[in-house]
Amino acid sequence: MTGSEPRAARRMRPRALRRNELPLDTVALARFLIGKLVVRELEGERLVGRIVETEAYLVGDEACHAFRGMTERNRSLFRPRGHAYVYLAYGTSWMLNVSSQAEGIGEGVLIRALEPLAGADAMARARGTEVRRDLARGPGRLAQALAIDRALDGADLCAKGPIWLADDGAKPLVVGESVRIGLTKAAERVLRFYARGNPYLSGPKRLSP
DNA sequence: TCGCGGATGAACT
DNA sequence: GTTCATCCGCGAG
Repeated sequence: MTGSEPRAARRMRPRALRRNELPLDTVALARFLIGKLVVRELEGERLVGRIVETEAYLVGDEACHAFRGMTERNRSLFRPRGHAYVYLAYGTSWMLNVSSQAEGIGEGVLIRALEPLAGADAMARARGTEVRRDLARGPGRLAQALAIDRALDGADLCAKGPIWLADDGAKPLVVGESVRIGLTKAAERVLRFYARGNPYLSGPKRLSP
């Protein structure tokens, strides 16, 4: 690789996000993460996806798993910001969240969808589908594509381990917002964020104008 | 494109 | 026993 590529088109090598650059506010973090990367190191292969959809879960928010305090399941949500909280939903789908506050405060950001950037073949194998748009469109599919399960619960996403968050220097995306998806409690709160116009979004189209 | 019903496992009442 | 931060397949519009 030489410097002949036009500057505007050149993409930085993914740089791990530092904990101290993550916004202290959970909603701000949910917006900040739109356009950033999830990097998954799996069996010597690097799977990368751009985050295009997130949701915030807050203190005092009935839909937040921490609403009734810390339990064995949700303890990772109370870790300092930048740690993974992974749990199984509906007995079938793993969910990847990023803890977002100081130690002891249970807030987080659910990563709902990725645009595949690297390792799409491995994602397709894990998902059992060749449909690129469906590889990581939705939190359960995303986890399946990246082989995310209980073993990654509590992982430090600001360290280059099996899974980490990164910035590739891409131009910031235009962020839209809507109510969150699939909730029965606090369903009216506008805490979902997405990359406007991106084809890899989950949920009904009316929520992503 | 949307909405519905079943599958599924763990936490919690 | 009930409740899910979901997915898939299917049928209707």
